[in-house]
Amino acid sequence: MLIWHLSYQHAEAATGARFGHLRTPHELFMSSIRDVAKMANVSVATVSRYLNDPDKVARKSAEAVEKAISQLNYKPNLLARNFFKSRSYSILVLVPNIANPFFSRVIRGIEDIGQQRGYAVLLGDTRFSKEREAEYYRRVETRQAEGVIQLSPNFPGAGLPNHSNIPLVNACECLPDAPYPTVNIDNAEAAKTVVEYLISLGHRRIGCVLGPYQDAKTHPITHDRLMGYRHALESAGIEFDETLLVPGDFSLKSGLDASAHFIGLSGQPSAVFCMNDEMAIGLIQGLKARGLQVPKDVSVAGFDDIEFAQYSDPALTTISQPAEDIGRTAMNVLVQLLEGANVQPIRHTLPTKLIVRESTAPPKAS
Amino acid sequence: MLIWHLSYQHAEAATGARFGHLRTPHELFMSSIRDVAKMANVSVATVSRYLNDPDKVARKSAEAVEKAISQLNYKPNLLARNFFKSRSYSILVLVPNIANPFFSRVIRGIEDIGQQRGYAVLLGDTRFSKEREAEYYRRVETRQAEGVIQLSPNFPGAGLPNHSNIPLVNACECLPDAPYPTVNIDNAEAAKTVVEYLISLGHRRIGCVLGPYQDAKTHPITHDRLMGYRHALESAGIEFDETLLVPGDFSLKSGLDASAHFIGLSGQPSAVFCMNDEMAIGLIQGLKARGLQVPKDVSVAGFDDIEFAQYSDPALTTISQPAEDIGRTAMNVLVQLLEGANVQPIRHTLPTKLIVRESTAPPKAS
DNA sequence: GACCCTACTGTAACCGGTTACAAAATGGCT
DNA sequence: AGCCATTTTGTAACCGGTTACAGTAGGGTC
Repeated sequence: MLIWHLSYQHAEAATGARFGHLRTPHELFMSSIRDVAKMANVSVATVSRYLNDPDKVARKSAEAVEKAISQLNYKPNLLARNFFKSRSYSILVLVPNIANPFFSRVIRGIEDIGQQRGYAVLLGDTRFSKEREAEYYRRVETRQAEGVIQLSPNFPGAGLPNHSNIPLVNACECLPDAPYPTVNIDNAEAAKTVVEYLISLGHRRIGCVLGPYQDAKTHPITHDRLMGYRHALESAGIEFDETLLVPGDFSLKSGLDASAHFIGLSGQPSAVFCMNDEMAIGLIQGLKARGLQVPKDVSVAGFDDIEFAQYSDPALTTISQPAEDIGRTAMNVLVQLLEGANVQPIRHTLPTKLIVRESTAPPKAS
Repeated sequence: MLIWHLSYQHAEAATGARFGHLRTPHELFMSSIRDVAKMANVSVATVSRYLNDPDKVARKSAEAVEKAISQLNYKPNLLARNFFKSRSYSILVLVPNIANPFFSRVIRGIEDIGQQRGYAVLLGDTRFSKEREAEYYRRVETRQAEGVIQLSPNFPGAGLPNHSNIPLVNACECLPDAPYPTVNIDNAEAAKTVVEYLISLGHRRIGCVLGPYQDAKTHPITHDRLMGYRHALESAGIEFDETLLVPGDFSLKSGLDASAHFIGLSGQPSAVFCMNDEMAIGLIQGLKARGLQVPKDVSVAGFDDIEFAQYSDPALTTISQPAEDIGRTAMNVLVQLLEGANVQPIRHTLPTKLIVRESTAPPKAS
């Protein structure tokens, strides 16, 4: 390890032996602000000032410092800076499932703004586990992260003391009465729009594949989209029929499984609204496997407009969500919070759009 | 802010006024190890020892410390600890595109081990940009991250001084002569397996949709899979025909676009190997839109076995990669590196598996 | 009681930045 | 040159943990 040796000798020349500080083989000597000060013949304060606001030091000092920095290949130790400032410049994203392409897009937006504004993004894949979530929250208490973006509605860090003082933004799936800012779409409205579209095509018996659901508190998305579905039926004077509801869990498989339910039904629906695209794609496969044609026999609509939606066969009619924008907005709000702005628990509602493709058509005359 | 007030008064009682330390509205007072020591009537060293190894302090002290910690709701400040130890316990994942579901799965594996071994995972979405990548590398130089897992083959931090001293593991797409550990599959072997399977079905004219490609250095995946394709043809005595190669970029759209090329060809292939599943799914859509049936008219095979592969129509024959395992292995290797093990630049090669589904069949008799 | 050994504890320095404060240098003006 | 305002600089304390080192307490043995 030649380079290591060179660096170490350099260190010795600059500040005397520091061998005790070298712990692991990869830990190179890194010059400190004091080394730079010594080499540039100025004080540490001047170097620090140069780093933070070069205009505050005289031209001559600045040049000397610059030269020393490049000669020593000095990089400020952010662990030290952050420690003194008592800030980590990191935020934590809690996501129930990172492998979900919709969440990936949201995270992409978060990361984009993070990079722009100088915050690192720590990833927390909670896998729907409360324990894992609590572990991650500890990162905030121990100052490793300054705030949290939660992509699920769980009341954050419930049970932890002081949890309500953690800077937090809730995105994607938000409680209606959350005491912190939320970034969201109007799920009820969007669901109503799709179902109204199906009704406008002439459908009267419209099935629905739900997301996971217990109550409005734990699964607001399913709740809200169901409300939208019901309101659309109501406005059109169509009676709500509980047998047309199938439970799901947002997975491809649960969509596939739902096909069995609908086919076994005496009054088969002529259209089905699925609460996300994965389930819609799964459902279409299931229906086709059972000999039904989409949209000739059954129309299917989804929700999210993931990239695969336009490559399914037939291409999926769905609601498009501005995933990256949700992420970017959430991150901007969180940064405002962290930088002291007195952000009220505002609810940001981003627009959605109905995307009509080939999976929906008027019902066949019967 | 009632809670804030209470905390603050508490603080005052314990250590005297510290108002100057409170900077931003959300920054609560946090008690320090000295507060705990004072309340428990022991020294800071004892508290520190209790925290790091409770067995090192006497029962009686331990109890007093425990009590003080819970009364003060003390949480150790990891910024301070990490600063002193000169370790951030964070690693950086550089991913070209977080929205890619395959990478998401790898990251999931990384994150899993990170959580287990006490490392935070910082996300770096490079979007194929060298500049962004360099910015992220600076995080390591400034000690915000201790090491890097690179999911692309770019020579890491090329151009940075000392880059070769950054603890690094390369996963997914790795240079064959990388001077650091890699975690990978045998791309050539796997591609050969699929193409051999197509040949075994009776196909002789087999097309191929490539990934991005300039040379072996910049795009080893495309290079290796292409080698596998060629070797399979060679072993079967089939002549290599360059017109059967179509450039792609791993996106659904580029697969769709490839269909035009094959259909315009005078000698149409009876089977096509696509270098990933997205392109295969795109290609199938394109072929179907042009009136060809899969696999009756053309067989299509993919690579990766993403979740959507089994829900495409027809379900996709493909190579399954252990994505989570790649992530887990990479992270384990990196942690070994960080904890001082003298890890050689070992190449870990994980197994793949041919998954036969409905998108491939013998060619029609002609 | 003297001695020793072990278990436990406390003091204070240290990590590498930032910054309050005071002092020194500079420059403009009479 | 003398004065003052302004710019620039240096010293040293500070952040909250960890830990080397020295010292004390406790218990057993003769």
